[in-house]
Amino acid sequence: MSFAKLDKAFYTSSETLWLAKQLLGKVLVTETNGEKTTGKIVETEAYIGPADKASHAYNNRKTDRTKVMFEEGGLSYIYLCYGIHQMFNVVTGRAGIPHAILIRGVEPLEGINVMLGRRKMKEKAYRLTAGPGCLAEAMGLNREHNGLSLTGNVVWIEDRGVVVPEKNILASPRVGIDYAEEYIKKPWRFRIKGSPWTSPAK
DNA sequence: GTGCGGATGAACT
DNA sequence: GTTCATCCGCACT
Repeated sequence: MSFAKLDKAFYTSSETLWLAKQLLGKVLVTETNGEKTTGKIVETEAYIGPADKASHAYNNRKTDRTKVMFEEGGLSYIYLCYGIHQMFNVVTGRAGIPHAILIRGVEPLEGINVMLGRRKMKEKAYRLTAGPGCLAEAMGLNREHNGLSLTGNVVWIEDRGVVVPEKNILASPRVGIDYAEEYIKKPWRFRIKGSPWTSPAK
């Protein structure tokens, strides 16, 4: 049996907050170097358009790095942070409007041994994929995967029929964006309530 | 060309 | 709780 790969129509929705919640419970799949890994998305953060001061594309700032955010939804946006960590984002919305959703936490499903190897860990632990830098490394993603189509065969997201009811979604302020002034408090971080695979609270 | 700092994580005290 | 690793992107000159 095969699962439904999310298609272009899903990603091009302009309802970024709705999309960020829809992604909870969906399954992120990567197939890099012939090794397949999958993980259920348990935590996301929305970065909404040119008005969002927390976004790299605030005030329509368009550079070599951020230009992929201005593309039509359905692409990956992966960048290096602090010189060390890769961040995996999903570009959403229509062309010309820089919306993106950062995937902050997944629950490992398949290919756990591969993930352990990439993270140089011996045993399964929550820190395997809890946090944006961790999960990108575990899933084998790096800057070379920036701008890839999420409807291709390297990285994509599947709907395996998991529905997360609204009451099990926890909305809270985003993390690590203390420079974003009035946008610091926007509750645009979404988690599945009770999941131990979400990133550590700060 | 140069300098500064970051959508973090891990290892400390 | 604090510190630091580590390098690219960005805003200047």
